[in-house]
Amino acid sequence: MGTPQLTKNQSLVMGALAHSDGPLSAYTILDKLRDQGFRAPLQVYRALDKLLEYGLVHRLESLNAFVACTCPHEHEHDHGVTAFTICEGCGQVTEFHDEAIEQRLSALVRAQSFKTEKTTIEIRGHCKSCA
Amino acid sequence: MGTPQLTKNQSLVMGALAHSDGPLSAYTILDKLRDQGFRAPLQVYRALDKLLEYGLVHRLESLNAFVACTCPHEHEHDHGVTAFTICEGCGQVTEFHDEAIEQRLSALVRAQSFKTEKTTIEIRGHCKSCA
DNA sequence: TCGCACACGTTATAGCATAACGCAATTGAT
DNA sequence: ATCAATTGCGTTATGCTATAACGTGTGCGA
Ligand SMILES: [Zn+2]
Ligand SMILES: [Zn+2]
Ligand SMILES: [Zn+2]
Ligand SMILES: [Zn+2]
Repeated sequence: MGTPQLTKNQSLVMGALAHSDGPLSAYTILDKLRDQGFRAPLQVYRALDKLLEYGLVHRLESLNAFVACTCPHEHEHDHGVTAFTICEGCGQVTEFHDEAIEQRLSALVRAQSFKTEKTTIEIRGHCKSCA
Repeated sequence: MGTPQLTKNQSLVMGALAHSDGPLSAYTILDKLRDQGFRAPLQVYRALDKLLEYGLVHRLESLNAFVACTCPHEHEHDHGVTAFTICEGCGQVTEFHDEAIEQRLSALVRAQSFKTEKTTIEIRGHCKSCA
């Protein structure tokens, strides 16, 4: 189960995110795609649902917004826990992964007998340029 | 600068959260407090802002909801990074803190020359009872 | 050919959060 | 005491985020 061929709407939404320098809200994506025929939020949300499922896009919970995944490797397998730094100044988002954090979190939730389905790690602050 | 005396509205909102077994949305709090004279969302949001500032309440970004802090120690000092497990089955939320994760995250963002202001860690899944 | 899965389009609605106005009480100089 | 600044409060209106519910069309295997 790799990534299937994207539909037209999915490609358009993916393109909007990929060409943006920062995260986009669903409604911002909608506005960017009006010229391509988008008329309603559901067209965006349905595409986003699939892109999230395929691992091509991440949702930033603390922003109610979405970013294209910047993982270098192919998306054939789940890429573990994803973390983000989010600059309040310039809006820059940096995705990163860390095995140590993943394992430590895993141990902590195992101690609670908790079964993880999705992990959110988001760090708000200021990047080097915006300090 | 400890925690100031709470105002009436702040006390009511704090009480609603403290007596709930799970997280509450702002609008759910509003409904619970209608009999106490609450009429509009802003009454809730303004109280929540202060309670968040005092560290008595946490916001769950992935749920757009709020929980009372369950830290044992007094809230005279910032209690570092807070993490949560959130059960999709029963809604139970468990707050925890871990020095190792805090330090590892700190090292990772320092490597980016990023200055952290707020860290969100939320783990969605199923608790022992709901597995 | 039938049935099913899936993407799509549209309208309406639900849920979350803040802007902007004005008033009242408190505090802390002067 | 008086003035100014701060803080909390109440209200109305608005904006942003997300989903429900309905129907259409297309492709594909039984
Ligand atoms: Zn990624
Ligand atoms: Zn920046
Ligand atoms: Zn806490
Ligand atoms: Zn549970």
